[in-house]
Amino acid sequence: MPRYPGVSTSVMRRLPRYYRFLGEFMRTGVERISSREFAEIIGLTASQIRQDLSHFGGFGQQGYGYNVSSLHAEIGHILGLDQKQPIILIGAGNLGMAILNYMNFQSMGFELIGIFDRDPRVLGRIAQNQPILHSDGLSEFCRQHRPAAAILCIPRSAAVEIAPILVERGVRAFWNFSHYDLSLDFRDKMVSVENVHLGDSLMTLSFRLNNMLEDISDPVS
Amino acid sequence: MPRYPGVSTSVMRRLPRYYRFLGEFMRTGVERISSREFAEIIGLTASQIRQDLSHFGGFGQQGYGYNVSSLHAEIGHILGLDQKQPIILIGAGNLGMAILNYMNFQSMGFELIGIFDRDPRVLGRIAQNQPILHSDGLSEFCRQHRPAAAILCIPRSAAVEIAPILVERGVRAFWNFSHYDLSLDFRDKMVSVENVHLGDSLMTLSFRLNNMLEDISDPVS
DNA sequence: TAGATTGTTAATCGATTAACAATC
DNA sequence: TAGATTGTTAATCGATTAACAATC
Repeated sequence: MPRYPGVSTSVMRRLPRYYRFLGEFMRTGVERISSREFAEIIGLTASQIRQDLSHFGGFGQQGYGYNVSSLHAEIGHILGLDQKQPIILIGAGNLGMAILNYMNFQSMGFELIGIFDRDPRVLGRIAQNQPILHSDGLSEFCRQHRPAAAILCIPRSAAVEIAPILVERGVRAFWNFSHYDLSLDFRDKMVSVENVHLGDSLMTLSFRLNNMLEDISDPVS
Repeated sequence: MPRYPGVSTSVMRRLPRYYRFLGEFMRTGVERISSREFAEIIGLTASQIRQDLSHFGGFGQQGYGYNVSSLHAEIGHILGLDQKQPIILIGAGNLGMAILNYMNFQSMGFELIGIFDRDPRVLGRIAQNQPILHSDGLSEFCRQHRPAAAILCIPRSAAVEIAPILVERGVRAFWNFSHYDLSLDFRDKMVSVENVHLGDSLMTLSFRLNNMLEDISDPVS
């Protein structure tokens, strides 16, 4: 299990982007790339790319640059994409089902082991080869199958209620789509929370649309 | 139409969060709040909140703090949430439909005026009181109805193809869910792009889960 | 008035960029 | 070898935090 203590959030958040672009280079047959070329394409500086990568090791070669496929594999490993962390999805409504269909968990370090909902109309349906189970069995399920992570596609109130139970059952990471800052509840706990605030995201677009001046396009976000 | 030129991305991205918390304060009957109390709840420093707000005006009062509902309204106005920018959705698959059901565009500065897809199986269906139209009519639709923004829930290749056409037709903002950094294509244009990279988001969770040390919970993201 | 809290200026901290010796 | 490009150290820039006079 890799450990990189001194890595800042800013650096960490750029890694998936690097990974994505490197994957694209592979598909288009690019075998090697210099930090200068990479920077040009991805919209960053060459310094930043070299600085970022140097946190994890020396992956390049002077006078040559970086080998695309091996750098891709290295970053994948750093991100833990070669792991199979057991993950469950809670809330198989519109959004939950969309995420199930849209994401490829296997290629992102996770393995989906359970889907839960409360609505009798969806219970028992099959999604991604999994029957949708009743949320009442969640606690017992966790005791038996020990999910490491949970995707929360449930309303705010349900998230507030369920999250602490899951943490007690050993869940250590949340991908949270409820309109609630779950991270604040676990400030001191050994729990990782990735809040996806789609509303916030749309509001920033509204701001920029209504204030269209220079801050045109932000390549990072 | 409000204009705030000197506002950095970091400040801008915190506004929706302030707005969300203020809304919650209103619901729970909190009428006023000091930057110190607010900071404690939202997980920032009081300095930062005051500094951020001061970019837009003096909304507080010495010795009193901020009036919750008027600050809420002010930030909503700054974000342009009281506007009705015409917006279209392209790609009524799983994700597109989830977004239609999940988001309240009216309260976020937009008005949905059209839904488009290519799949004959979904054409004509009604969602949010709108019939799903064929993408072939997109260009003509834009000429007539002048959408200011577009939500892209289509694959990478389709996004690359359609976005420049829409820009030519006057679309000036994209909420982009395709696995593609659309912002890079419009670096110099007067076009705002908000990329939502759900894959990147999940990968950062994978990283943190596998590197669980201190960087535990990031209250912002 | 006295206490509280703002808006703003100055100090600190961290992240990005530039420079360059090392080396393939 | 000579040219190119890395990894890293130093310089710059921007964002966050602290301090405080102004004032409700």
